[in-house]
Amino acid sequence: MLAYAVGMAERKSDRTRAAILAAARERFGADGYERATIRAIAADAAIDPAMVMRYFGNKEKLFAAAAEFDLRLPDLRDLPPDELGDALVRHFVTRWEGDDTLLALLRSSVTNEAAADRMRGIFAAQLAPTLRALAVEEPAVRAGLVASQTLGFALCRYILGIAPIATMSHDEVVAWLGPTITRYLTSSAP
Amino acid sequence: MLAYAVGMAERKSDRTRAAILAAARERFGADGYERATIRAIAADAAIDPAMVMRYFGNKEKLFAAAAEFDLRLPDLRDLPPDELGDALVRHFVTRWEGDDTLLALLRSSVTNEAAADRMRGIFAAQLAPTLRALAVEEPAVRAGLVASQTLGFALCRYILGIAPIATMSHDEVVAWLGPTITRYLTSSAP
DNA sequence: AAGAAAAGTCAACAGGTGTTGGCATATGCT
DNA sequence: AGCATATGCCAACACCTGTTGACTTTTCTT
Repeated sequence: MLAYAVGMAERKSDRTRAAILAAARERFGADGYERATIRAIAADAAIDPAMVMRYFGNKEKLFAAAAEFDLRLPDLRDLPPDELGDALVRHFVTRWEGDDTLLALLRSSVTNEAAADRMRGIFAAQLAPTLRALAVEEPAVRAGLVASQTLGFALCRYILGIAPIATMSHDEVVAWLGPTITRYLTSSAP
Repeated sequence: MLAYAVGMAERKSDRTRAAILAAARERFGADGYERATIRAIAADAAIDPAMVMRYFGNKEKLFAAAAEFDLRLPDLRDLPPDELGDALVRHFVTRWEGDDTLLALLRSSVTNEAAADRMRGIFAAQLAPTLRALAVEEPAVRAGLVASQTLGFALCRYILGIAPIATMSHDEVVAWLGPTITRYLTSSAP
């Protein structure tokens, strides 16, 4: 196999690797870590279960690979402070609905310690630093508060399907949760 | 077996029945529905796994029996509206920490539909009517919003263990979440 | 005290799980 | 073309799960 000027040529294994990862995210997202079986993931990807092991070693490592996630937080520095919450909430909802990874992470983190670690990492290593850059006081506390409202909303909307929450429009979600997040970011500590 | 004037005599089976239920709540709370095995629950209760089946039929029915839960919402009608959130949050936190059932329910509802049903039922059949009695508009929407912040907080504090959230005092929790809940109950629809 | 009913024990079943090693096929290089 | 390597499939393993039926021991009634 050669490396061309523009990068590696696409091997066939890259495609199945990607197919496995996509199927894994879907299954972990729909069933959670323990109920998502390697056999089911392999079937979705139309390959043999043994291939999953060859490519990722074991189930833990497969999950670790499938649950890599970047919040892709936008630059919020030139926003008026009282619009921070709205912007963050809108970003979260879109991010949540465009990618299976967060759902896989949420469903798995409740019963799997490695998944919980990942989830903690996202808020500690991605959200908290962003808040620090905004000169928010006690960024870790605020990040935790944002996590509590954000994850709770996702739980009610995407997993539990609590009726009025699950059917809200994006605008309604922003109107309800935005001010909460803004307060968590801008209010002085109690 | 006789029925006495003051009620049924306590059979031995009542004690083991209670022991099984307590062990079940603990295991479901610590491990979630699928990872909590009947064998482990039986071992905790110091009995034979077959007893669990004799007493409760199957795992589903055991969970149904173990996950019965009453929020025990206090009477909030003579509280000034701007103190509603504080009172509710304080009640939730205490209720959460004094009973394994809610944790079992939360951990299980993410991957088990019956548990999710129970969770929905708690907010639809216990919280929403209470809000209706307080003359809150759109009680179902407000109940859903309260659920989102309340469950999200529990997720972060008791399951994920997100650092600053997990170590907050009750007073801090009330100070941060109280105003949010109050707004969800008293603010007019957006 | 004798017998019925309740409570508890034991071993096994059928099915599903992650994981492994051996074997076949296809791909790409020289 | 021939060969090494990458890719894939199959069958099996050891283990764990919920669940069952037959058997023994305890408890209570008569």
